[in-house]
Amino acid sequence: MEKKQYTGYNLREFISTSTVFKHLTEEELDHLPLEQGTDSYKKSSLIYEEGVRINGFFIVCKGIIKIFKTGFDGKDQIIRFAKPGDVMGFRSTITGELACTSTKAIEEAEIVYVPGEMVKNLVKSNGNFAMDLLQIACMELGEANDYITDIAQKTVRERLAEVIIQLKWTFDIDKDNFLQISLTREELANIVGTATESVIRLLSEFKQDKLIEIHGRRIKILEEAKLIKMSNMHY
Amino acid sequence: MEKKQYTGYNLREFISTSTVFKHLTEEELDHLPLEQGTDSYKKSSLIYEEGVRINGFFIVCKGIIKIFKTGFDGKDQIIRFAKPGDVMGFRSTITGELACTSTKAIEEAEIVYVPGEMVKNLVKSNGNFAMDLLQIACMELGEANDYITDIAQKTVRERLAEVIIQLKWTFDIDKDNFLQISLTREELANIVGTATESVIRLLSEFKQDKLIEIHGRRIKILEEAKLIKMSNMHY
DNA sequence: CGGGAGATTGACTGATCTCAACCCGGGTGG
DNA sequence: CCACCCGGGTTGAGATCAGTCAATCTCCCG
Repeated sequence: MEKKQYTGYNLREFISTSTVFKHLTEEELDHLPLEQGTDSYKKSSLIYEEGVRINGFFIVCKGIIKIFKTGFDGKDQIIRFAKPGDVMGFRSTITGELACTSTKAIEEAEIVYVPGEMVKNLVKSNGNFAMDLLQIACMELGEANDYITDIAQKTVRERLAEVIIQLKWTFDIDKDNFLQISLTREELANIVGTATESVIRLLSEFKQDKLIEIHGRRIKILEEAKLIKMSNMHY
Repeated sequence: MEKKQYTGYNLREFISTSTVFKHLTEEELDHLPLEQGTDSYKKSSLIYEEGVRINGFFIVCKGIIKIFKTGFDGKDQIIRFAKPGDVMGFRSTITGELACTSTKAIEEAEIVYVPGEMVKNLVKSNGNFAMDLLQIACMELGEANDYITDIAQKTVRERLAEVIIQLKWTFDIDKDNFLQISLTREELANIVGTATESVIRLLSEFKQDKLIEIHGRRIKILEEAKLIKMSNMHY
């Protein structure tokens, strides 16, 4: 039996400082269904799938989740990752549409579900909460726009370099300078939007050029500046 | 001198039924800066450019605007179009960041500007307005996600077919069954995310196959079902 | 009539994808 | 204990979609 990291006071503490719920009053926090703690998901388990009705927020408390769409030919496109503090499923909750993405834990995860009705009431009654949600949506929108332009205009090499850099910025590196996040070659390909083989070839090319070091799935960035240059990023 | 289509009562009427502002009270409507009417923009004129601070909503009252990002090599990627009733610039207004897209009128346009402070106050004071804004953001987000997957996974042919269909759905057709929206080959390429020459070749291929008819920039859809099939769309 | 923007076509190139073979390590069942 | 299997990872060869370059054409406008 796995001991849950977030229960009772800890969980409330975590939620009340999260980006989404940071502006709730004590009373509003009381109404969130936090008593029974988080739901646990094993590595590789699906949280929800494209096309289902979700009608609620999924707040990630622990772990990393990949959010992806499955294309016509069955190939996945990873849209983004959710990490502790992030919300999933708010698009469908707000619009009332079916989920347009699937979500799968790539590490063991702990998640709290907050019913859509509760969220919608909060939007109407708590202006600061509404504003926070809007900010989150707008951030994602800006990132999505960048993503579109990148995929449409950049080469696979440029995009892979950019993805590696962004993984570092998002998930940071461990004490040995390896990216904290561990992905299969196929998952990398599904972010970049290319074939697995292409990722493999480019990674070993980057290794040849001493830009990165690779040990299995672990990637260490040796030449961040060169990778950034190669990626033709704005920042 | 051009006579403005939207002034005084007409403009107020238009705004009060728009998707964004449909839930404002009479009093809230009174505060919007509608007295001086709309701003006019000639065809091809820039409304605002990527990187500037906009800090306010631009409500399109007339015309069609293309919203695009300019990539590293100077090539534009069209993200979406705004038509009467649509808002532009709300992402930057909400997040406080600089504009991440440029906007240019592809037809003569009439636009109302609403200061960001006013909008932010409305978000906090009017829950229904906040909800409407969230819906708009979430809709765009869903479309952006589809776009990412399409560009990453589909061939140029599939995407062009899809774009033609979506232009029909968004802008409708005139009495002769031609798409209402008129775009240059380059603009089509900038939506699809490909080279102008590729669009030209594929369009004439579609014409060969009797899927469409072309007269200059005007496109008539002859075989909608076949185009949809070719595009591998979900709907 | 000259100029310029957009559209078209052809030829060539090359980045990426696909297909196929093979490797490697871990787990499992006999 | 060992043979086998399976999911990932690698590598090579060949096919091809789509981008680039360059020449030409067609309007439209001043």
